[in-house]
Amino acid sequence: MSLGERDQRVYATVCSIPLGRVATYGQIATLSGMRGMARQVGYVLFDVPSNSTIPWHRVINARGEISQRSEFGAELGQRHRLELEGVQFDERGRVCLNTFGWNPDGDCEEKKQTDLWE
DNA sequence: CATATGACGTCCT
DNA sequence: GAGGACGCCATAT
Repeated sequence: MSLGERDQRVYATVCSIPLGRVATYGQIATLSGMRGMARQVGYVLFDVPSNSTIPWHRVINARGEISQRSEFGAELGQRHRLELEGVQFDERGRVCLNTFGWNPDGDCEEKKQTDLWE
């Protein structure tokens, strides 16, 4: 089984998400050179095994929620992984993208913002 | 080739 | 904010 170039790009982008940060599917799509194809990103991640070195758990949907999968309870595992990295969830089970969202360009500035805020 | 489906996103009520 | 319509496109049947 050979991996397509599209999958490689997505893997590379996902792997560049910093620890304790999350990115949306659309964001991954754009950064991988396939804007508007968020759905395809989800499809690619579907084939990634949960024990993979790829930080697939840092990818969530645009609403800051963990997308529901076919497998029951899989979302809980993803949430657990993120919490171990310091990502906080609100009472409704959502992540504040404004705080934990990954900004590839001005990640440092955004980090300063959160430091000042805390 | 026509349809259905899905780890999504945006826009409109 | 919730819910629905539509868009997008690779895969499966």
